Amino acid sequence: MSGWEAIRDDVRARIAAREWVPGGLIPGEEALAVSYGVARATVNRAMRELAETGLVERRRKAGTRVAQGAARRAILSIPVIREQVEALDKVHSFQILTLCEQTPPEAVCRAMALGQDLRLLHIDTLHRADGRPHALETRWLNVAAVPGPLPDLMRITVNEWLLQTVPYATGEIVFAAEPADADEVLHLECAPGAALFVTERVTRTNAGPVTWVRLAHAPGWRMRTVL
Amino acid sequence: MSGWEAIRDDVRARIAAREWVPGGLIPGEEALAVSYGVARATVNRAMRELAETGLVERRRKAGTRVAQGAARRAILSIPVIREQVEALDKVHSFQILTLCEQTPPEAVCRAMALGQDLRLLHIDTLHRADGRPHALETRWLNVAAVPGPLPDLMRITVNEWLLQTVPYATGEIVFAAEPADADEVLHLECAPGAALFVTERVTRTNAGPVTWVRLAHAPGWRMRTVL
DNA sequence: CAGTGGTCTAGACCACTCG
DNA sequence: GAGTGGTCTAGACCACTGG
Repeated sequence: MSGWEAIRDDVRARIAAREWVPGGLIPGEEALAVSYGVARATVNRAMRELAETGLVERRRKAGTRVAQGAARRAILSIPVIREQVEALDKVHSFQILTLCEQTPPEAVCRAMALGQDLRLLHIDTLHRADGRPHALETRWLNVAAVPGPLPDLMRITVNEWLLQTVPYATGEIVFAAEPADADEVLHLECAPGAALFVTERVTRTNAGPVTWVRLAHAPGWRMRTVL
Repeated sequence: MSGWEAIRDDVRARIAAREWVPGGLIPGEEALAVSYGVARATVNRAMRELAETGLVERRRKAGTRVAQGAARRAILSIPVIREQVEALDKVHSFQILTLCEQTPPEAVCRAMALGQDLRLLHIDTLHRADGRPHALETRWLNVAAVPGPLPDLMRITVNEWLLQTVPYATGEIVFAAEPADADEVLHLECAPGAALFVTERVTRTNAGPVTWVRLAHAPGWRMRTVL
């Protein structure tokens, strides 16, 4: 390997070898460019990469320093459930439990930043892996913020349809552990109060809040990521 | 705003406006550079950013396409517990429960990819927020992979010391929901079997595996991130 | 094999911010 | 004010890969 990746790796190695210590100053781009025999832009590309992962901190005039025990950043990939299941070499299937227009509970209204008296599409879906319960999805969909008609919900999950239809969206995700309630006991076939891994996600576009979705995973589910 | 960020935002907006649809082809860098009146490198900078967040997919010769329902990526910031607590406007304190050299359980050996008969430093710590239990930390530390002597463990948490001492490390994190066991009931002051948000992290350097740490958060803890 | 993105260069100007 | 990183340019060559 050569080029900016080689420089990035070399700087990483020299930090790991404590040639430059946390809080310490790393030579400027110009100096590094000379010592590596490349253009400054190439050094800049390498250092920017390291700054994005949080290993170094850069400030104009102040230079580049090795980060001091700051927060490490990890990239979290949030797959569609079908892919999540298929990654385990299992067959994904799903079953719609609820499909109606309703006024959502107050907590959902607040999370979506919507008025109290709005009616949203309420969709509950049970996802299965090889026929066994995998996750229970509770979704509130703001149809007004979505262009075009709804798809055939028997053939495609709302989530995948949204990803194809609303390409750019922002939002938040919350991860938590919650005890199984009666509904979850029934559909996920677990004990009452069992510890469930839960994710809650709000998605927005500039046309307004699109959807609020809660996923309760069957006991034992683990979310894994690399640093 | 102008420059590559303006181009990035404009492309985003045109995707959101469905001028380019998921799966569809976006004009090449050369064409965009002409139409925006900038150098190709500037367009490249903008498009690379969009590719990193997963909004578009780029392949040589094939060009750039709007991503089709691919996995969304989120950046997960993993703060030190002290900062996590202080972000809630609470005072962090901690208390070491266990500190001894032991042979770790088999599961830990496997996760760290270590032989079975090694002795590691075992440290259990209870973290408090405003005096109330916040998280129970179970840690196995491979002293051989860490340079220099251990710090005064009454003054600084192992985690913060490691971040300052071992600047560059790779590893994995697992997030899960688990029922509280007897120890956790005792120290976190929760009900038996309560749903706890648990993270398990393995950290490695080129000197070998450094540490395995499990954090069991008190009931109600939620991890939040933006998309 | 030809078209696209990936990278590099040498130079320039700018923006920020520390001292 | 001056030094550092941030960005941009115009041009070039390369690497990958689809047709």
